[in-house]
Amino acid sequence: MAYGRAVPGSVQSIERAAAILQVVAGSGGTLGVTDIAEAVGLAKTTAHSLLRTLLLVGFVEQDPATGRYSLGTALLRLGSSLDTNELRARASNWADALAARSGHAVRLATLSGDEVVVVHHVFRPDDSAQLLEVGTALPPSSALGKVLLAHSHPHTGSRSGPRPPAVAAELGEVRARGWAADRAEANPGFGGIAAPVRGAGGLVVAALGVSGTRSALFDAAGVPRPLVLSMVIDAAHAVSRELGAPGA
Amino acid sequence: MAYGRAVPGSVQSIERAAAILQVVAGSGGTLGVTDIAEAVGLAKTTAHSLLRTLLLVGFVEQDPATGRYSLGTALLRLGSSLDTNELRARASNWADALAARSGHAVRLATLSGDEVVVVHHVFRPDDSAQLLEVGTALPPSSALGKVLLAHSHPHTGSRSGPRPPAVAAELGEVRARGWAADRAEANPGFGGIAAPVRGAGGLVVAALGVSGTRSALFDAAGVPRPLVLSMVIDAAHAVSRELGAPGA
DNA sequence: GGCCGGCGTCCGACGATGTCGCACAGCCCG
DNA sequence: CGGGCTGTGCGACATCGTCGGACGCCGGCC
Repeated sequence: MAYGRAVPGSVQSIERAAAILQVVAGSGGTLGVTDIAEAVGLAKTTAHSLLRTLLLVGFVEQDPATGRYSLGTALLRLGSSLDTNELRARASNWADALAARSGHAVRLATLSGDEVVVVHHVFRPDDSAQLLEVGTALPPSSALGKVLLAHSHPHTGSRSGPRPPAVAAELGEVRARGWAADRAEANPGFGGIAAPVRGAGGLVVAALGVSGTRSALFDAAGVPRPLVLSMVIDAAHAVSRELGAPGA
Repeated sequence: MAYGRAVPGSVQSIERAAAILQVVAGSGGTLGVTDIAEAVGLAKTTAHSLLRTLLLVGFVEQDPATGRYSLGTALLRLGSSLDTNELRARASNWADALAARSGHAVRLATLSGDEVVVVHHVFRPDDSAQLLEVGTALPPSSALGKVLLAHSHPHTGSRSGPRPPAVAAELGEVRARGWAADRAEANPGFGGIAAPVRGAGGLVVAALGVSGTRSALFDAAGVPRPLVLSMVIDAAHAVSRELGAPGA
């Protein structure tokens, strides 16, 4: 079927250009004009005209030796512009919902070098005075810190080489069970529970967690309250799905 | 300046759509139709018409509550599907050099779900008949497989849950020392040495390694020959630098 | 509560553009 | 050397994309 205007009122050449990009992406490598034209059902000269413009704007590249086309770096830059703001945009609804449902403050953090940095903060839904923590660095012993370090290079957070065995063991457990806890041992007053957020490639790109008093988050034995834990894991999975994480 | 046809013979609406995407990406969040129209110098209804099609093909998304636009997941998926091509392009020179210097075949692999898939293969630089392995899956016990599994979710490669303790321990060692070896125990004949390749976010996105006979890669005690090992690690680090990995 | 400004969206006229047939040069292979 | 296939350029013309005008909605202000 020729790639005509699939939807009335839509801009045909943008639909066609998008179809071409999907085909080139799906090829996993490079494709020639003739293959692309056949794949999207267009005349070869039509496909060539569209490719010429996609080449101009950097959405495709062309191997001068073979004449074949592949996806271009401008598209890569757009696709990977999922920077902190994008992460925040996708996470904010789920963070809001998590705060509302759990009654706790919610924070989203990423690694910046060796630092665990808060990139989004939803206040505890009550009238208490709170401090916005966006931009601040958290200690590695925080729940968010443990999640991010658990899914990072083993030397991250330890300038002198591998982590101490006890730390490495705990981070291994964090990886195994898919969440981390901070029972407010090192920082009396507030603890936290956090879970990993994965990106399109399946790798951990952030951590999402709640913070609250020890008694609100853990029972007397220090075990996370199951309802709060499942809310955190569910919210982190939901954000991962929005980021296109496989199997999330 | 109105966004007319910047280049004669180019498809104007594709140029305009690309400009809109750049503007939305550069905003770091969301933008309204009016802002986008002003930024690209078009009439509001023109910008709206283009955005409607970009919305249709998934290149932008619209917040139904506010009407504001952000980059869409179809575009983000295109960007991430480029990763393998980008990876191969950046790795191929170093892979060629590693093959030449080491005298061994070189392979680059990534994880695809639970599978270890070869995405680039440089033949051993001699006259022997060899088989191109791009696209094939390697066993988890291969050096490349160990590297990738070492830096993946602890359940990856094990459908029934966490990995057996011996496997988990070995993968922990792989993480700690930054390379993996396959001493041809499970697959007599050829062994391998591999190291992780990190992306811009610092996370492991691929593994680069050599394969050869056990005696060519290891001494009698099964210790990797230091020259070959350092060549592999250096080449993986060089590829990581090209991918913008921090500290590589 | 009413008014106003700005927003996103719809409609349709029409001028400009995108489409594509035709042709050509170059390359590869038998 | 010739045939087949490729990517690319040119130009006619039918179709499409552009955009002015209008409208409904919403939030802010008085």
